[in-house]
Amino acid sequence: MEKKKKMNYNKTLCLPKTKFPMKAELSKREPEILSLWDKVDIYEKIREKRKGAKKYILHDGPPYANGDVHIGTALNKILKDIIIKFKTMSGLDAPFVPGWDCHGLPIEHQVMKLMGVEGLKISQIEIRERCQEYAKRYIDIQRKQFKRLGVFGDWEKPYLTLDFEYEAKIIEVFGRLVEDGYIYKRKKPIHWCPTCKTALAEAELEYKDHTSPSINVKFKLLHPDRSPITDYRLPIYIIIWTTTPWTLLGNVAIAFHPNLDYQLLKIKDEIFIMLKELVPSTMERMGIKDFEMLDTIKGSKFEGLECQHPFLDRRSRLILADYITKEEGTGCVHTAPGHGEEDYRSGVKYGLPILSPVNERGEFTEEAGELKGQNVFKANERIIKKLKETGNLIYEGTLIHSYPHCWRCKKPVIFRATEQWFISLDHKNLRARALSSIDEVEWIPDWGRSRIRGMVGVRPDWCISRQRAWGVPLPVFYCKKCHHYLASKGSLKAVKELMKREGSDGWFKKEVDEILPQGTRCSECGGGNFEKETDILDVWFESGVSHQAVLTTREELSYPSDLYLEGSDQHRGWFQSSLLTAIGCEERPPYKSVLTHGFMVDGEGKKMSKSLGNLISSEEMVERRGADITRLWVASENYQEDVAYSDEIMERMQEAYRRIRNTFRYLLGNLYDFDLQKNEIKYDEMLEIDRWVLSQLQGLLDKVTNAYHNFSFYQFYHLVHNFCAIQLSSFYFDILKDRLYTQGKDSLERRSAQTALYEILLVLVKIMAPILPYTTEEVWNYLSSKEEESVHLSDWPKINERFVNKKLEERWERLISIREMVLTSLEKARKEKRIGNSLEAEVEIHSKKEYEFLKEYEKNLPALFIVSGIRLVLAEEEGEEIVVKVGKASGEKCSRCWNYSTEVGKSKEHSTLCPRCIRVIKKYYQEKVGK
RNA sequence: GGGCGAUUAGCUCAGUCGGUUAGAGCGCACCCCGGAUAAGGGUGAGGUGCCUGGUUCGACUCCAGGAUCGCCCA
Repeated sequence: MEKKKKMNYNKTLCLPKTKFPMKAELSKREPEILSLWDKVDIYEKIREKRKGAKKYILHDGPPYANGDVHIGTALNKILKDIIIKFKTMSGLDAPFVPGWDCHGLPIEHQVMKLMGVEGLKISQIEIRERCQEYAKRYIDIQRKQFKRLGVFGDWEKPYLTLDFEYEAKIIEVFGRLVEDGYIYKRKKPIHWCPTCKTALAEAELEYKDHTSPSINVKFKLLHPDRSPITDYRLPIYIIIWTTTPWTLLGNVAIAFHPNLDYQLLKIKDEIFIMLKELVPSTMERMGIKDFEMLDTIKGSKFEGLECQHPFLDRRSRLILADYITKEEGTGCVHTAPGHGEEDYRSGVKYGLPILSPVNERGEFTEEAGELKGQNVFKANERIIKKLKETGNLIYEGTLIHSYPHCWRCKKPVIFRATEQWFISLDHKNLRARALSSIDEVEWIPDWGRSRIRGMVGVRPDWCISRQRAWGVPLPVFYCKKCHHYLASKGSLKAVKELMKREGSDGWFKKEVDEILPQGTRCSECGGGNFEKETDILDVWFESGVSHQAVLTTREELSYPSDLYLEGSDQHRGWFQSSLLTAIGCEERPPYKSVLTHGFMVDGEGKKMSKSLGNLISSEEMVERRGADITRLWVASENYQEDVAYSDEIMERMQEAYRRIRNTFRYLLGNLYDFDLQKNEIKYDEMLEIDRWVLSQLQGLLDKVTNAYHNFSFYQFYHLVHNFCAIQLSSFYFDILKDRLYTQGKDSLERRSAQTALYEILLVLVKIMAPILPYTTEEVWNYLSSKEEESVHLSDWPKINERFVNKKLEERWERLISIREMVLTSLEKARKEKRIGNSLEAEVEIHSKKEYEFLKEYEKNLPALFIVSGIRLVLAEEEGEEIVVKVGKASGEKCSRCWNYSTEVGKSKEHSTLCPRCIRVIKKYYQEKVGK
């Protein structure tokens, strides 16, 4: 056997070359890129570049300055950032001013908890100082975490609800609402701890078992002749049940369910009324066996009647309420609007007096007459005794039930009505105006509109006062003489100025005289001495006025905003508080569009929460997978529904990310020697498949741009991922390898491919920039010539109409489907061990229908199928069918391009090469291979 | 209990006006692979369309009821 001279032709191949690493190592690389952005102040540069362009205002809803950024908060900020980056690249000036919600109970509660008993001793000012420290610490933590996620914004100058200017705006808006008559004061029951002498929020309550009296009381029906029950000449009694006898002092009504049936019972010489379904249990409890069932009456018939209070000279009205249940009691519900939430709502609805003859120590006041000074819990006994004396007690027992206790002293709490401040929803038709303005807003998804409309339609007046320390004061004074309140233009202006100078601390530090202008007088009695309101404002009011405090004050922003983007819980929260205050002071909504996202759930669709232990922090996520993978996950999920997070999902994301990253690596690796200026091939001279891919690219660009416009990022994800996997990796890139590697550095074939690859790279890196800011920036830094120093400063690509060629795409669709048949046949041959690598094969294609079509591409087909040879055979019989026959390629394998050819070995000079490779070598590489 | 949503393959998503055999990518299994190499390519197996009724010649699609999950409220 003749020994062939082995030559190494590797130097004559153009194999890919790039330093762009295959391995992402995001947790290491991302911080480097981040500090680069910091160094060049990328956010400022973007602002500078878009100066003067049309604005796009996405107003950030402030997260609460408490705790680490968890995955749900990250989701929200990432979505905002994707939109901002897209709008920016699209040519708009889209500033992003992040904000924080800094006041409020959770921080105060947390601070008090950390202080333990010490917290009981220190002053309000000291508590506030600690709260401020706490909030600021978490702002710094969260800011760092948000930045780490790749979110661009004015992080140096965010808006904080505790900024002096912001606080002054809160007072200003409050003042405008006062002036327009929206603000009023009314008694409302709240949870109150008589031991700590303080109001408690829901979060400060601990529910545990408590033993209460359980009594049934009868109320005599007055004027039975006016009632629907006229047939009986016996006294008629409404039977109620309660576990808080002391609240009977506040009783002003008894509530019936309008749609349920009430039973009339004859017991001895009296008629009792109670809910039909509850007769058996009540009779059993009272031990009454001897009773006669009479008629039943619909609850709605009782409305408007009256009965006699069992021991006071007072009438109690019969009213309707739909919260009555068939589960316990008698279905006739004792109603004391000063002592219960539902009772209060009924009280407001029916205009009932809100009685609460109880002081801050939980003792009855003068209003309670002979019970004055008695602790309410202890007074239960006296009241029961009284009921017995008047003959109105028909059952007495005890009940162990879950009852709210104070989180600090662990003692049972009471409901006590105190003066609270409200914004009237019906003054000047505020509710109606808000409702109609909802229709002017674009709600995405669409059902957001009906959701918020339903809520605004039925919500009660907005209670804006809170009995806390950590917040902005309710800027009102009281005349010491006549107790009338003072909230005049002058006084409000003075408070506003104080806020500007010293912030809300000023209110708590200064004396009244130091705040109010000299000579301020009470409008009622002319008195000149005042005291400060001790309540603070609801934090929802604070964040709700951000459109005034931020949008109208920051130079780079404007009112109204283009978009609010928050979780769907904000239909009740921020969307609503912002809308109401905006209608109050601007007469129009603060947003043109509202986009909502769902909530985080785990792989099983269960909600994520601390208690379930499936909560994950942004930091952990970034540490483990990287910000870009986190962002890709955000983009891949249809966030308008619940957003699922699980290890499997994240594994999939990592796979997808790798595919995208390798696409970039292939592109960069094959463009290392490509200079657009010198090497670009004119479109008309490019190979057909290269023109095909450019046409495909335009289609992708079109669809992706649309997906961004519709905020449908998961469509982007599928489009881009599929494009990388199908059009590129498994088809175009695979076929291209032979041409790129073997056709010669400067050949038309190679430069044509590179021209297409360059175009693909540029489009891909840009359209992925909003989603993968770090990776695209990394890629950008590998570009030989850059239009801008950062991809985030570049412009969104435009569709190049010249590249769009539908005819061509149709033809290639045919070729691709024939290719699929060929690949299937190759696989069959591989299974039969006839071939391994597809270059070891040559194929015969028998067809009648496609024969002519294929004939046009005959020369390209081996490359297209990645086989060494092709034979087209005109099939005899008619039919759609294409038959593919696979055979072993004849000839020998070319040592340079690995294609088989019968010509290999015929050249003396290059005995292991095929004719094509010899031609290439002679043309481009004579010097390299020598002789 | 009420309001607003959701439910298609292991995962993420398509599916036109109601019309044949419900699709894609990923994952998985198997195969190929000396040159995108901690890569790349191919083939294949995966579906009770949440359930039950109804309308219809025909329902993943329309209607009613229910289940489960989420947000908000009680």
